[in-house]
Amino acid sequence: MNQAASLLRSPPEGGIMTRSVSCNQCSLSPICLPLAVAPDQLEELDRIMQRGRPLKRGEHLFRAADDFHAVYAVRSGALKTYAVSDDGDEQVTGFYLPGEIVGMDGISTARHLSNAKALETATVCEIPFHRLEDLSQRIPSLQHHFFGLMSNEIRADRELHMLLSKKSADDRVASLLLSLAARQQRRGLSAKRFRLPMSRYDIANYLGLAVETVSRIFTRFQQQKALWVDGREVEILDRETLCGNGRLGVEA
Amino acid sequence: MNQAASLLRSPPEGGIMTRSVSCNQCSLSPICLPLAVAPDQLEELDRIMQRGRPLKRGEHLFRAADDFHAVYAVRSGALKTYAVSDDGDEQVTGFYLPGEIVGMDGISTARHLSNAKALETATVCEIPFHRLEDLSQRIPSLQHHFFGLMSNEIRADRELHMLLSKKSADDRVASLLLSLAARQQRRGLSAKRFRLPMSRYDIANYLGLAVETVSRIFTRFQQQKALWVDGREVEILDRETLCGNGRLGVEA
DNA sequence: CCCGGGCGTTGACCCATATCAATATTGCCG
DNA sequence: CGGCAATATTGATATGGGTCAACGCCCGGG
Repeated sequence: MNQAASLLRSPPEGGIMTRSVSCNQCSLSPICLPLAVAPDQLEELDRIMQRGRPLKRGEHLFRAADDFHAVYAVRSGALKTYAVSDDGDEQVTGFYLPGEIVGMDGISTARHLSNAKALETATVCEIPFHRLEDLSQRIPSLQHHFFGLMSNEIRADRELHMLLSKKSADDRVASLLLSLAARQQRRGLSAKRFRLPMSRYDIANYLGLAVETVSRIFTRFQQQKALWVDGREVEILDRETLCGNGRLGVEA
Repeated sequence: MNQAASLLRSPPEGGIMTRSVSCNQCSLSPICLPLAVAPDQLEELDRIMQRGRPLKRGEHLFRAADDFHAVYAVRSGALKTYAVSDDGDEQVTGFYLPGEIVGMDGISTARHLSNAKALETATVCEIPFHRLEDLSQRIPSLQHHFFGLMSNEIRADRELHMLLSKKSADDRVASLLLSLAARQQRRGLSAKRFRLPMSRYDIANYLGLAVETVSRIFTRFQQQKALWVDGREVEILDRETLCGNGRLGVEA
């Protein structure tokens, strides 16, 4: 059955400290859901959140067949979502980093239509959706923020659409790197140097390329001194060159 | 004015007469926003809707620079949305048919980030967004429905993502045709025979292909007796073959 | 009635990227 | 710590679809 159900019961005390931290103690507050809620109402939001044990790399948060009943805020680690088509091949549809909300594509169908899998050890806050809806009825700013979040998701998808339909392989890879960098920065981390939570395979799949192509592009960027790469560790050395390869705008 | 002729040919939902009709008289109600609102509250929704003069082919409903203040329900005709990248090229991001909501990508930014242009004579109902938000505070089913609409948009984008990153040109074209057919059907029109509201250029652009490729595929489908084409008039003759070319699922 | 411009089709050729194949390298588990 | 599977790199070759070019076909305007 659905792992998530058993997973997210807060187990008895005595584990990792962050597990049961409340929103107002959480360092992600300023970029996560709480940013939409006034301090005196934060407790209400807090009450509906469920914090679960960490997911290990490779574990699923939810699967495409599961009932949709919640969305999830990533607290630590990273996840990918992917769909599997009728003919069995996988499409990575997104990467989710701390402070980001995963699972919103299931809202309309009462079923998840994609799978969410931990790319590395990850913790999430579960937000039962019907309770979030209730709360949104009482907290206009929360409703507004949530509309905004979904709108953002749509916006990002539109950018991806252009990337996939018009841009070269180089541009696609550069754009992903810059997007990850920007999201790092949002959390107050370095926008230059970071660790890719996903494999080359995932990158290629997400961007509609072959793994070999991604690999070659990484080496080429490195030769051009635009990027330093060591396995999954990367450093952006020359943002201009990366963009300039195809005159990319900086993607959110 | 050949366009108008074809509009008038299509039954009740078609153009001009319905311009100032209220939601409960509108034949699109069952597939449009009103489906989320109980009859006795429909009047409230109705009050915030603004019905405008028809847009002529080529006219813009909004542009990327504009303030975002409303979303729009398409009442008749068809629209496309498109973005223009820094380096000046256009990306068609969506096609909108009667009963569908356009403009949701602007919610998060207070600015529209795409342009919406009429592909043929079109009428829309304008829904001021802040008033929709207010109303959603009081009508939970409306809030729920609107979350669902946005979630659907995300879902459709995910399908497009797979289409663009994994599928052949044939599959892409077939998929678009089937999507349009399904949306026709939803309005109670023929799922087989219809008129494409958009040019080959728009189709190609949307699907990330060259116009020439789209053209060739149309002729090939025709040779395979899977499709009948005459300009923008099409008829799906053999759904199996269209799907079967690349084992597509039927797209919503 | 004819002309011109937009849209669509068709053909020839070419290139970016996929595919196939071989070889490192990493990292996980006993 | 060693061994094996997953992951990553690199090279050689193939190909889907892009690009360029030419032409046809409406359709609207003069």
